[in-house]
Amino acid sequence: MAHYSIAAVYDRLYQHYGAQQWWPADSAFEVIVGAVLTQNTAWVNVERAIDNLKHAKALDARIILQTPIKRLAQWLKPSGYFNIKAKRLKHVCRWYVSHGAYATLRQWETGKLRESLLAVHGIGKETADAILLYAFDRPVFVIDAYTRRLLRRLGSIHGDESYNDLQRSIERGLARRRDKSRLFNEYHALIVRHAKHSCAAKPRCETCVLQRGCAKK
DNA sequence: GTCCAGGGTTCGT
DNA sequence: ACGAACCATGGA
Repeated sequence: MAHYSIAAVYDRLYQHYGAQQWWPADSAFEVIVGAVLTQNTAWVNVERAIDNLKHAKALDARIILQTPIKRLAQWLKPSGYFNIKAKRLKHVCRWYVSHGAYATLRQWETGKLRESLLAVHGIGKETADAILLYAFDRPVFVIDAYTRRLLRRLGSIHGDESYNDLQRSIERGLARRRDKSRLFNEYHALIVRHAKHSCAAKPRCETCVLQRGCAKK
């Protein structure tokens, strides 16, 4: 079977789908909120929850911290797991405010920022890396189930690597590219975009973007 | 009715 | 170190 390099897969995806313009948010803080709310949840439902926060003028770390957990959970209801996510949002906001918000955090070194995020209850590696990349513009590759599945089927990776190993492997595969933040930003967004692509024809949808003649978007 | 979505924690083995 | 149950809504 043919093996595609990590870089080649990106080129094909970009060629097929074009720039994805992620993350859909008006501010860095909104990215952070969205990153927590989208955990194992369809984005359309996250948008509803964020709209609730906006309509209540509560898309603000200090306001969320002052909001009773019960009311916060009601606003988050459309995004699912609302009781858990209400607590997680509070934890993230406490972290955000206590460290001086974006103005201070944006000056932190990436490794320190990542460790700090991972110490927040409710933020795992994927969410932390999504925040680093999409809220803080750091060159960190986000590993999710789609990434693993796609690159395994294309023979670009073995597939059973740990999160950190796979991340290093992919970042190494793109080491010669420049503008890493923009590249990783688009790559992850393209993988998510491609996961939604269903192609009835063979070969299967995970590989058809690499074939000529598939015009489906 | 079933499956799954832009995961993480907790608790068994 | 790895697996499974748990969290919960809404669209396909």
